[in-house]
Amino acid sequence: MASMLSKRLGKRSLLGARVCTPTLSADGMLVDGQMSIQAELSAGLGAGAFEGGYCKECPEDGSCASGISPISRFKLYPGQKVYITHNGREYVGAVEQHNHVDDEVKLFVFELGLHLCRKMEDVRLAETHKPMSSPTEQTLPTSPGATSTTAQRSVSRSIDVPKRRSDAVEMDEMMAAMVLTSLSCSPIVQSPPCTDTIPAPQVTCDLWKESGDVSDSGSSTTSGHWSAGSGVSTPSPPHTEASPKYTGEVFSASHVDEGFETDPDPFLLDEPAPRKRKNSVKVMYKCLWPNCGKLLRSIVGIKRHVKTQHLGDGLDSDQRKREEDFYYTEVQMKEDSEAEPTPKSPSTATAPLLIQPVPAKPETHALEVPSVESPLSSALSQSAPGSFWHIQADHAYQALPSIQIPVSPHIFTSISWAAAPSTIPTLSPIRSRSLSFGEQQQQTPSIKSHLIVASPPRASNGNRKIRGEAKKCRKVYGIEHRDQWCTACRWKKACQRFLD
DNA sequence: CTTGCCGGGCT
DNA sequence: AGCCCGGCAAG
Ligand SMILES: [Zn+2]
Repeated sequence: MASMLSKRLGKRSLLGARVCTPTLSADGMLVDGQMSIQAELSAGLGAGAFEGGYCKECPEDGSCASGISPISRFKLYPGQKVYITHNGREYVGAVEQHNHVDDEVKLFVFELGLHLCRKMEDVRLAETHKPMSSPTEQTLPTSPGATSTTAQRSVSRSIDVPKRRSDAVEMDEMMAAMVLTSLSCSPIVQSPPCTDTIPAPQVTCDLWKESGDVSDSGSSTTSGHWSAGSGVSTPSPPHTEASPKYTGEVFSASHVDEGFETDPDPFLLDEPAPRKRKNSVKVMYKCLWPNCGKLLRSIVGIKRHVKTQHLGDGLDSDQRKREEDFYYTEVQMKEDSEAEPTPKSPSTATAPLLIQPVPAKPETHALEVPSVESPLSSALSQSAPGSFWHIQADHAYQALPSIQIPVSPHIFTSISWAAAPSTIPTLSPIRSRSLSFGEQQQQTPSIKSHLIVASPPRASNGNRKIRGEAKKCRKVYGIEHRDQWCTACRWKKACQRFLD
């Protein structure tokens, strides 16, 4: 996720800028917004982009002057094209001089042949209105809802933008950037400027939001203000890490529903550090499945839990692969106090369901698999035949491996009956192979292992058995056909059916 | 990442 | 005893 985020961010920033430009250029306010965005972005992206207050990419010639330029929020250059509103009309003018002290700009308006002196705030780099129409009455092409206020907005906007520039100016930006990058981010730092830039209506917000999901990463508030700083800052928040996204939301959920695990909230924000939290707090992973709420110590564990217990595990699925991620969240716990996991009423009781974290996967268990794939696969199916003999074996207690093996292939070949509703797409082939395995060899490199078997292993005394080469029930039948496994396998004990 | 299975808990 | 599953080691 982290990578995603970062990527997103980067993209977002660029995109944002671009997107706005083309679509909204017609509309003044939007354009403006775009500009401000750019400003923000550039700041966020790093001081590197700026030098002495202006953008490297567009040094001081007129090229910047077009609407797109990241305007020199810092300063206007002589000859630069700007727009101003004069007597209710918008005019294009060329900058003659920019007085930083007073923040006034002297400019020459072509159409009027006049030299004017305006406050920075009254100067725009982009066109706000179509020249022809009157300033007061305009409809925004883009948003139907926003129509009426146009004029006002544009005004405010123009004011806003410059305002920020006027004061702090370059240092501000630099500082902000640095601060953000280096330290965590106090949104505060940035927010002020941002906020004022955005008196804008939702339209803007939406756009921004869209362009940069920024906000979504944390918690997107509708206000979005782009979260001003947040957007920019997010990346920096140093730690971050695994699954920021849901952790956040989920989290809230979790505490709500359980009530039992305490104070995580406070930590929550910065805490992603899953591993160790100094002190007594330890991180646990909690299953978010509706009536489960299980707590596990390891991420692997929780994943597996979700997979096997709830999702039915998907061997088959590439598609559903990542599902598990959606069903758990991490929580902090006081170490000592916790007896936690085991006893649990919670598991059953709880789950207010407030949050159904995931929409995603509806029916994992469902056997039906649309997938086509090999006809063979369909055939087998655990159901009847399989289970039947399995059972025997199990009860028999001692497995009769020899027999089984032959059987399975049988299944495949036989196909016929195949009433089997379910199928396992990808698996089946594998399965077949494995079953026949004694000598079935195809292309896989892994094959050799079988052959080699003789040689080595054992020896050890370690208590833990060395892992056998043979495929075990789990692998052979797949998790979704757990019922076909030998008892031992089902119990997660050493397989009896396929001995090594 | 997935598998295999020990250790241990629960019924 | 039967059942189940976390956690870990191995790949
Ligand atoms: Zn087995």
